[in-house]
Amino acid sequence: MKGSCLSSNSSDPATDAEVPQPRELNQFLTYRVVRVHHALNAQAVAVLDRVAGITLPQWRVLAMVGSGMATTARDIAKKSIIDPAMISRTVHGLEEAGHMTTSRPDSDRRVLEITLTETGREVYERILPHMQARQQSLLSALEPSERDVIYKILDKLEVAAEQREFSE
Amino acid sequence: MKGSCLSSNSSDPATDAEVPQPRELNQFLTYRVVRVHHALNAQAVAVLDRVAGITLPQWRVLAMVGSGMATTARDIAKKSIIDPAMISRTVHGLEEAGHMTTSRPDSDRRVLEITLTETGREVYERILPHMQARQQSLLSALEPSERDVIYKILDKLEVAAEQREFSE
DNA sequence: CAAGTTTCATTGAATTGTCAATGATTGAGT
DNA sequence: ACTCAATCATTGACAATTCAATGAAACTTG
Repeated sequence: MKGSCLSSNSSDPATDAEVPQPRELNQFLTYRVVRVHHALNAQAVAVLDRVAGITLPQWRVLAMVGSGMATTARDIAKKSIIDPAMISRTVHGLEEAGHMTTSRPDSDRRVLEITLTETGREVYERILPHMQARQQSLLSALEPSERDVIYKILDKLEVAAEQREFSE
Repeated sequence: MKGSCLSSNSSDPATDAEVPQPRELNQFLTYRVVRVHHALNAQAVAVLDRVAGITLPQWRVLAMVGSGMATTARDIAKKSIIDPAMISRTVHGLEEAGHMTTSRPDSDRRVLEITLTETGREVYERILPHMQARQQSLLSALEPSERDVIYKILDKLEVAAEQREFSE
């Protein structure tokens, strides 16, 4: 139903010989990325809601701390692309939910150190296997050769997206 | 600078032998897609602002109409993933900006028919080559073999993202 | 130490994205 | 024609995202 309708409707086969421009939305790489991002987000939201009644931003923050990849708000901001404003609000939400506690370490009173509570870790560890299974599910939808190349492609696209001007 | 820092910090090297799980954020496919989406969005916003002082949602709607892919609000909703609410508000914004006019056709008074004004088409045709050049720029960052496979991969990921449960 | 700069978290504000509810219109079936 | 369901756009409400401004703390340099 969501399937792939690859219809090559070349309306004027003469004029676009020089630069083959997409005449269909599906051919726009950026639009395709938007759609995949859209679908992946919806999937994550559905899983998180079903498994733990947690939001996606909350999971992102919880995962950073639960996995040990970050122990402070500063860390989360540096190692992910979550906006500091979102981090601040989400951490407070998770704190009110009883999933984490915060403190200002004496070594540097500016930084917000984050510690998971018992239930916070419990929630993290309940969600984690689902997300790992999801990752497996997504990867297993690809051919082995595709799995090898997808990360490289995403890397290159991310670098190319830094470009702001395009000489013809 | 944006590069890939591969630090293998395996805290407990014994317990995760069974399922090789990513211990680094970069290894999460979904996070990578989020980052690429993030970068592409920023790029589009920058180009649109510089070239035409238009917002991304506005360009999305304008492009649907300007390219002839849609002539009504209903069309835009059906052929893209833009929410009807966003379409409605964006169309009104573009109307106030003098880029399009709307009407209710007698054949069906529910649908909102959209027509570009002179300046609306002008703006569309001024932006279009930049976006086409951008698409070329992004694609040319990939190897030919990668160009061949990226659409297939995105297709499969989008389909796989419909899955809501994962049997272990 | 004192002044200026940087870092960090927070807050406010504006935009974007999403969902539910509404109202108007159309279509289908009786 | 009448009723009921479906379609379409709009609106309101809310979450998520982004950016600018603020203030506190730490750092730097004279």
